Amino acid sequence: MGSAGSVMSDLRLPRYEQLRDALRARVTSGEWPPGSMLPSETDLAREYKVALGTMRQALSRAVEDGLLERVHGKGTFVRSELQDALMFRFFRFRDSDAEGKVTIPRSVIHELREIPLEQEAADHLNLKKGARGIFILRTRVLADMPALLEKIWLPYQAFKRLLTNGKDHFGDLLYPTYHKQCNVVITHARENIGFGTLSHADARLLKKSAGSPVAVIRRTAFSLIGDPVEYRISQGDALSFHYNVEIK
Amino acid sequence: MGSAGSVMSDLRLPRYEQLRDALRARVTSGEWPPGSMLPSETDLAREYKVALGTMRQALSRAVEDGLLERVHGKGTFVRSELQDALMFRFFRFRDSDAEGKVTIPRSVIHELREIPLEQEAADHLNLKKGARGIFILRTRVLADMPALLEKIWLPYQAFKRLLTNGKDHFGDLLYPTYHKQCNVVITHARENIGFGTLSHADARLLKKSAGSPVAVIRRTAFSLIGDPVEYRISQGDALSFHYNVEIK
DNA sequence: CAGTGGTCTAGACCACTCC
DNA sequence: GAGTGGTCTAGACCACTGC
Repeated sequence: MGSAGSVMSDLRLPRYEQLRDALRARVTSGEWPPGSMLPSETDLAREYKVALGTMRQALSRAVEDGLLERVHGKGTFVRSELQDALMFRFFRFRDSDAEGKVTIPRSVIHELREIPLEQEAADHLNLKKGARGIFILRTRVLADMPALLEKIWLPYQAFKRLLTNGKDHFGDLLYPTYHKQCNVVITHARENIGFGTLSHADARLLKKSAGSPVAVIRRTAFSLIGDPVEYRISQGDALSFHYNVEIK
Repeated sequence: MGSAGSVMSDLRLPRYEQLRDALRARVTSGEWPPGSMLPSETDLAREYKVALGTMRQALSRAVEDGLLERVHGKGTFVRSELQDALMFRFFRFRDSDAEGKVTIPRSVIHELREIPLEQEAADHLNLKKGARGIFILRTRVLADMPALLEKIWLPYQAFKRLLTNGKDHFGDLLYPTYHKQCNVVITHARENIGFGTLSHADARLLKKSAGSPVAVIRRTAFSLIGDPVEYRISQGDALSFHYNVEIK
């Protein structure tokens, strides 16, 4: 088809960078939906009229970006979305990790409404203060105990269907919900970890006392295109929190 | 010289993996000390009798491992050691970050002695409980205020010179000290972040009150060969702590 | 078995750094 | 200009997956 060379990105970039952009464009356009298989590397190389090695380098970069996955002998696939169940990996709660079973915590939504974005959320979403946004307040419940409190801000335009559909159309995981209802796929995120104490209002929702120490995770999540599309502040018991990192 | 193919690693591995091991061996042997420049990739390829592309892939892996650094137009270099001043990046203190100047905190050593390793430290150092170890207790001081409390465990054998030389031979940074006195180069580390409260003894050293909330960083540091050679628990004011991560 | 990605070769030419 | 790493080519052959 005419997809090869249709929209060429910056020609000063190395060929494999341009190819990587082209691949990303075809994923974001919906031509290759998440989970689907791409043509073989030889076919792609032929289509774009480059050597196999060059296409392989482009594919490798796309894998590093988190856009694609390659499986020897099977093929190259578009990565499915980021799991927000991942957040729970950071907390050690009595119930879950017993035998390595991944119990998905239940999600209880307390608020879902349109609001004008305050400064902090607007900054992280690349919008102006006061721009239309959607606010979600939810707790994540494990063994009938609220374990995590999450405040979430979204840009109005891309997510307005969440409001029209309402609370009942939410699953326990938000990212699949974004995908199904709003066609937004989250691929990566940036997190900031800090420490704080619970406000009175927040404490009530977590069934703890005000001033209790909590770990505070501020997350900005990005779509396939690289736009910030979600800002989230999560709070959970500080003593249950742990986080692992490799540094070099 | 006879270094090409001298000690061949597992022949079932791809050639570039074997090459990567060979390069690492030559770095750890001291043939190429930290900061020094390697022969050009063409020379290396010729020496090992492989194609340029194969050697390049080996070099790329070694860069990913954190062993080497490559600079376009200049050459390939052995990475210098990890900076343990890095720990301070996680804490926002009034004094330092004002204009992006990196003030190295002063190190005050309170204890330096041989001890039998307790379970936790022994586990992280791949040694048996009760094995001979060295214990260091120090605070790191910024603008005359103790900001960080660090407990450090080391295996006795590799680090015994620290004991004979004594406290006075320590610099403000430990990793250069390990390098100079014990010929141990730290290249990477694994960290676990959590929160806790100060014990009475620890509180006194940090000039805070017992029970104050602190961020607790447990770090295992590895030598060039990949052996764990240091286990460290650092504690600092929880409210000053912040940490950034990219996730995919 | 056919089809996929993974490894490897032996070249050419470009871009950067430093003298 | 000499020397370095970075990009790209056009092939060959190997290793894994699934029918």
